[in-house]
Amino acid sequence: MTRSKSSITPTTRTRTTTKTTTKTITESSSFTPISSPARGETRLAKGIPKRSEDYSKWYTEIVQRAELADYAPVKGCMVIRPYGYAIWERIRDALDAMFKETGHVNAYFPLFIPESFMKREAEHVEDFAPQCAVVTHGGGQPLEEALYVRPTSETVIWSMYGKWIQSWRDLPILINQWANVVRWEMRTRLFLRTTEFLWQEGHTAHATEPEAVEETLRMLEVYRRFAEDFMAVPVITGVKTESEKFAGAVRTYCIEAMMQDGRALQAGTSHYLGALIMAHSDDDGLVLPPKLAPLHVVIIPIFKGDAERAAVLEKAAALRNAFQGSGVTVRLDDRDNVSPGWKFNEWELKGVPLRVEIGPRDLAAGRAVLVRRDTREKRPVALDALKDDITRTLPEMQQALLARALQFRAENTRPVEDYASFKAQMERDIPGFVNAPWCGEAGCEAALQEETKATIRCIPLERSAEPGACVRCGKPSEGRVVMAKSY
RNA sequence: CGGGGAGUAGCGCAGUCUGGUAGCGCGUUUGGUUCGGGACCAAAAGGUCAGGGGUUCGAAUCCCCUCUCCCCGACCA
Repeated sequence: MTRSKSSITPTTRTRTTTKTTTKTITESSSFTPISSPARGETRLAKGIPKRSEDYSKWYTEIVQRAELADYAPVKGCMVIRPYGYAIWERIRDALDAMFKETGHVNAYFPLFIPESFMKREAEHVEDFAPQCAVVTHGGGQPLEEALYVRPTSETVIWSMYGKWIQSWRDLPILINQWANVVRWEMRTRLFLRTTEFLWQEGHTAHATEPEAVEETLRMLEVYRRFAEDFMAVPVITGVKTESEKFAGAVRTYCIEAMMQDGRALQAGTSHYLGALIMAHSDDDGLVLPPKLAPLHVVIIPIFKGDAERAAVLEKAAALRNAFQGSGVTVRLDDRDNVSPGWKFNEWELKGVPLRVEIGPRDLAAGRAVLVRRDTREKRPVALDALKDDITRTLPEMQQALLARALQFRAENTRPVEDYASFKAQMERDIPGFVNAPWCGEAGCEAALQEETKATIRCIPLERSAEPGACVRCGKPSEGRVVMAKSY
């Protein structure tokens, strides 16, 4: 029997376990020069550092101020707030639908894992035991056998499969689980690495190894499509080197994305949120791809006095109602206690793709002003054409974000033949990806990492055989690998 | 675990060196004027100064201990 596991880091385990886990991130220090305050010199997102000033701080602030997440009372843990969770739900639902198309079914396995299960697989203990939370007491008494809070459900799932699978006739089994897992990380970052995190793990059992590998690659492709089609983040699919692969795995597949600071992020389930944020957002806040935005359009009414107020709100409400059932989510921000300008800034911070401004002057002209979050383009649109325009613009924005990210990646990906150029490249503000020949030896890889702080992100699946000389040691190389600084 | 920073009103901070009535901005509440890129005036509410111990007539401030968070590194989805 052969296993396959897919979470966001596709990996093939010993005994033919295929584990799929992929993760992608991006940060930046100089960026796509797209956003600048509309007017004046005051930064709109007051108090948030620019990406170029302090990328980490920028990221942390954006996450909190956009109300995606907040720090929890427990070290290393976070609360995913409603707005952040709404995005997560969209990510989850999209992936879930894609998994089901491939024949997966969902199930749920317990949070606790008997200690004996952990120890059953030597590799598993070595890999995970140090970063596990262990429950030793229950019901007010010491437990006879300690229970591990799952760092993954692999062992439990396979013990159940053992019961369920009587013969090859029962195969294949394709089960996916959406769950939380706990890994006691030393250092945490909102969405990118927290002690407890939400993820998805697919565990499949196959009759033959080729079938298992095929399954893994199929899931890898699902992750790639999701990243590109929904997150608008282009990724490179590849295989991890021996030293970078998932612990205990025979092989680990991955998808790697470039963040705005030219660093690589392996994209994986809950990393998706971090990647999203870092790939598209700017100094004024989030920029969300329409397919994952909980709110697509916000309508900001502008008026003085009661008469104008009534007239404007009536039109605004009619516009909002026109979208009911259309799949486009629209909110009319009719709050009285904040000014229109304040609302502009707030919704920009939250990354809402489109804003409709509607005031007396617009009413008189039978139009409204439509503003794009990604490009900041402002244009008047006739009221009766607004719905169609918005319906058309959202997919355009989705495409534009992907195109922009692709262009950014292309601009920051370079072939390199010699070590001096490679090192120079990694010193740049935006180090980016480097395609370079590598000899395949672990020692050389370790030295390279030590000397440059860069890692071999992956051996791309789509690479052509290209005899050459290793960028570092000069020994023969079969082809190029992707090297980058990473998250 | 190492290095750095921080904990004072809901939020952001000053005050700490040099001990002496707990401050500022934002937000909140009330009233009024406003509203096309973070409006204005007036009034009001709001605090175990992270926690514990010590020194002192007196501690946010000085001493000792503890906890927590953030950032940078080593480890990781």
